[in-house]
Amino acid sequence: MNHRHSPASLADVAVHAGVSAATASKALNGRADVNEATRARVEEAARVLGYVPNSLARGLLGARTGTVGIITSDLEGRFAIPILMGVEDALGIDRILSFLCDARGDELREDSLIVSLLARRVDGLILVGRQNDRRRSIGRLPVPVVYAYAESDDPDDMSVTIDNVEVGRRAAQHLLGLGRRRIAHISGEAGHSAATDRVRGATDAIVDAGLPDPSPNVLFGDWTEGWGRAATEIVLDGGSEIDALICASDQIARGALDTLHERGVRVPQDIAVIGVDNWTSLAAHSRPPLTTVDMQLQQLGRVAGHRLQRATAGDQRGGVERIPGDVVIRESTVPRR
Amino acid sequence: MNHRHSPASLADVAVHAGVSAATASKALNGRADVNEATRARVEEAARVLGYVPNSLARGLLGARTGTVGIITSDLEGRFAIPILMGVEDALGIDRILSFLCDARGDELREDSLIVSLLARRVDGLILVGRQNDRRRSIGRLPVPVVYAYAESDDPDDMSVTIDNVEVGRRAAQHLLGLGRRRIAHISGEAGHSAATDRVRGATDAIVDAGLPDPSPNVLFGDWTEGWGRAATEIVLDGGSEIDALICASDQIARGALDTLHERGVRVPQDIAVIGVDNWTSLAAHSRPPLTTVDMQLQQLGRVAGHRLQRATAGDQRGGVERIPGDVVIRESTVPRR
DNA sequence: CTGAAAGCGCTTACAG
DNA sequence: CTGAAAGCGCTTACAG
Repeated sequence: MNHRHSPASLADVAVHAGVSAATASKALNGRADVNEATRARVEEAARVLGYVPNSLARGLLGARTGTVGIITSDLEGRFAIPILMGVEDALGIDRILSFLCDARGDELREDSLIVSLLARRVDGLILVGRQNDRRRSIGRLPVPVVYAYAESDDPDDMSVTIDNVEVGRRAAQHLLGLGRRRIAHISGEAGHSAATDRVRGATDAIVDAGLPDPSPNVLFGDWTEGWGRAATEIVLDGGSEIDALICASDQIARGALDTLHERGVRVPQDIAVIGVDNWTSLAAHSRPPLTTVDMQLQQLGRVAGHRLQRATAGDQRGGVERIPGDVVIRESTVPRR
Repeated sequence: MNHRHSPASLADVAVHAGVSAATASKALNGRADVNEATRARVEEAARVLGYVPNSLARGLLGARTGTVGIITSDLEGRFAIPILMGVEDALGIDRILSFLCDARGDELREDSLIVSLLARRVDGLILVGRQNDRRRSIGRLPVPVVYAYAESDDPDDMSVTIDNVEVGRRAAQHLLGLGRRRIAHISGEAGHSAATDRVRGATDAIVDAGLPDPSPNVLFGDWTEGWGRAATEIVLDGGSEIDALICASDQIARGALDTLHERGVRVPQDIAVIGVDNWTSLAAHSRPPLTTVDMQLQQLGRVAGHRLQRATAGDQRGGVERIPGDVVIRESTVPRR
């Protein structure tokens, strides 16, 4: 087959099968009112000609186009791909295709991508944030919009994000359940809600367990391994005996593990360590392998996809939905038996 | 604006401007033979009505649809996103949109994705491999296909991949240029061409420099930190004094750094270490920060995009194009001054 | 059960 | 410089 050869159309199939285009259309779309022999002939013709229906034409007719647009600014793809997969799961990988666009952190570029996507008549839009913090609403659009990962600053918009309070709470509850009582918390950037919310959840859980307010042992810094190492030094030198460490990211946790190892502190016997992200390449191969709170991004994507579906079906209710996160247990908190 | 409200069409714009659809079309598309006053009126009408041309209709007319399909199986998105960005760079972020689909390692799913993409009349297809190894050709399609990262097993197809021999060579040359002479090599899985090619390139460079064949100090294993640690033990215990270590991935290199640190070996003074991938979260925050060969995936994406363009313009020549990789220097080979 | 006709939103020769 | 007409590939009432 030559690249330049234009593909078979419905009309070609109809001619080949000796029927009208209308009948060919009905036959191929499984409509009831078609003679079975006719249908068989049409299907055979379609097969022979390698017919692939032109979904642009179908889309023009006004129904769905079977496409969604996903705009991200996630230069590493850590968030975008799992979310994309969740959206595919929700919407059906064989009936929907996703345009993935990278706005590269530029609002103007985001705006122009939205126009391009609208020109392609996507059935809906998913805007993936870079951080958990609120982002600007892009306002009313002719198709439904779901904000994922970062919620919109307009409460009437539909948002699906991580429940970072719950992430922090679950991390703490996991440690408390193991009998740990003196828990320090190495957090990320103080300006990020992901950091402050996780601290809040963890602190609540600890206080709820009847333990003293852990706030003196909460440190904010950034999200890197370097900070994890530095903060661990501070904690160890601080004098308060601790038996567990919550790290607000796997990278921080990696740094913490390094310093603990160097100082001869046994993990988890002396100090248990839990991270957040379940970034497999970091968490699964550390020494010991890292217990961590998985953010369930694919699940987040599924929920976002479902919201889009419901909105398309008419349910335009806004509001924020939050995914709780899930503790993945490895040996940094529970020693191998 | 209500979600259900159907967007303005060209006809609406034409009516609003008091011209025919044909004239409106020409005015909006910047055609020369339109009175400037008329054009201004049409543009104003388009602005007022918030007109966004329906690119499905345009696509139906037979020209480009301004879309490409990218199929990956890269569950983490490490490869797909940089390659996607490169494709956008090459094709123009404001004129092309990419469908990103995850085949999840399933050939049947890949086939059905291709059909879906063809139904959307994409202008071209990019198939991103999971490993560098050759992959099956999907054969002739009505649109050009470029194989990225993993080359096609059909030499007539267009492939763009990493030049892993060159990656290995550059890693070795970097170390040789620093005066290192006894270089061990911790590679990945022996069955992966990425592993064997990098070994070949490094070995060639070392032999070309007049040094003895380093093959006794080449170890194959897997791509993990655990292997990096284990292999480093083996190398250190092997008795041959080495002054540099090539690691076939940043993960391996991280493991190597750990073990060297534990053994009290100074990096880079005693042993310089270089990795491959430039996976920033791993490489930039290790101790010391890791020198590594960047695979230039975005550049690979750009080249893939350009191949697609040329193919669309009629240049259907097949063949494999290889991206060399680029050494990113950090402190694991060059101490901070 | 089948088909002629209209129409989705656009662009492109072709007249005027 | 402007517009009527045809057509891209499909689906959907509507007749027959």
